[in-house]
Amino acid sequence: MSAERPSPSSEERAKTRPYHHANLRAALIEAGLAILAEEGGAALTLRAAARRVGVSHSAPYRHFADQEALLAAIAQEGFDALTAQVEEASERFRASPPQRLEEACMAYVRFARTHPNHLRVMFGDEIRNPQAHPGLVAAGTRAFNALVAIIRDGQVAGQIVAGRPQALAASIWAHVHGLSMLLIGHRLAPGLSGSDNEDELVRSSLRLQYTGLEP
Amino acid sequence: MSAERPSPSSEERAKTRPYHHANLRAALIEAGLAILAEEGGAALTLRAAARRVGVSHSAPYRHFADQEALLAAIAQEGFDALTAQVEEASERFRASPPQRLEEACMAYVRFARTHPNHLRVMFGDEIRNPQAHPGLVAAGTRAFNALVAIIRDGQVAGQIVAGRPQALAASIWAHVHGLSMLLIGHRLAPGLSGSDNEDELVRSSLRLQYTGLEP
DNA sequence: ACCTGAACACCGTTCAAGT
DNA sequence: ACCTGAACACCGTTCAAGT
Repeated sequence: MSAERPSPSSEERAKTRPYHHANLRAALIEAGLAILAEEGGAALTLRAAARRVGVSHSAPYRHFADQEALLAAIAQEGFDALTAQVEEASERFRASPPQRLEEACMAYVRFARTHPNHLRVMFGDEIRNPQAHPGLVAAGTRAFNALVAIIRDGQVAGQIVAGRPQALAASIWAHVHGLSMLLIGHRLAPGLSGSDNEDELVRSSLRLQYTGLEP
Repeated sequence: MSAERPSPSSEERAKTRPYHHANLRAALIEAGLAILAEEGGAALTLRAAARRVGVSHSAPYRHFADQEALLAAIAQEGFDALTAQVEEASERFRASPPQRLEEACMAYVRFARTHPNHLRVMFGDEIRNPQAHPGLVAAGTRAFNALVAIIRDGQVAGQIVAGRPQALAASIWAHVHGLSMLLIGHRLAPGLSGSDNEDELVRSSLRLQYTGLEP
């Protein structure tokens, strides 16, 4: 075959072949994210994404094996965005490990509040077997590792208790994930709604994580 | 042509079941729970529940306004079962408040492991507005209050840190809920699967909650 | 190679009609 | 009062056919 032949740019293909979508795969993911934000998880169907992009309902099957594959791609995107936000917050508070951890957790909660439906796709059971999507697993691991790095640095600085960083990270992740999910489901502390109270509750919960329940 | 030979199952159903179902509402909830356990959340449809009970697909609408109403009833049932299990564990360890709290949390995790799909209905977004289902809210509050009671008793015994019991309970609930959800989604600590490791992880996470991350 | 359109088996929901 | 069956507008998925 001709290894020398350059592939046409996407603009070129769009002009010469309007029949073919420039990058249908990326467009479907984008459409899925928009549906998620505007209409919620129930509206995120393959057919709706195809409709939004302007292709037939069967076109997506050229790029995704099934609905789960689209959801996995969207979830992967979510983990990357989450990692970026957590790391950005983490970078801003390098001086104090406990505050750094707290702000990283706050970034997680902020992501949850900003993209509740996206978070639900990332952790819901619509993706039956996450292990079947290597890119998704990798993105999830990167997010987890961002937390592990913060723990490890804090331990080196002598400001976080000793122990396997992965185990501590799992515990912290569970806590902040639980806070996030209950928050977006309006189920954190029944009878204590209102975002001011909720903010306080999250902060105090994260601090309690540091000091412990022991008197 | 086939009028002479109806399918055996429908014929039997027509003869054994009265025209009016004894308690269709309860039967549909029961069927829903069975579907949830046997086939998962995606299979829990109004039509499938009706099929399982042996009524037409429109019969459920006499007892539930819509699919969400059935889900809410099933979720409510779940909160009641969860409360019972948490309280039962709590009763067994009255002597030591910290252990009592730990075992109550373990009961929560056990419920999650035993009924993962049920837990997801209880906290998922299929029930768009939980507040619209007073029985569900009440059942959720009872579960939460079981935790609050344990905290309060522990504080009275001087073995749990001071602070508003509701706020402490919210924090603990978030933690144990996060552990449960990540666990049933096989996402607690990527690369650390296997139920033995997971058990250890849960235990150490709950103990960490008591002692704190502070060195 | 990439996309379309018909087709199939499912849904939730509604409503006139039957018992 | 309670349930049925047809009907409608949706799905996911497949596949022969078009460009």
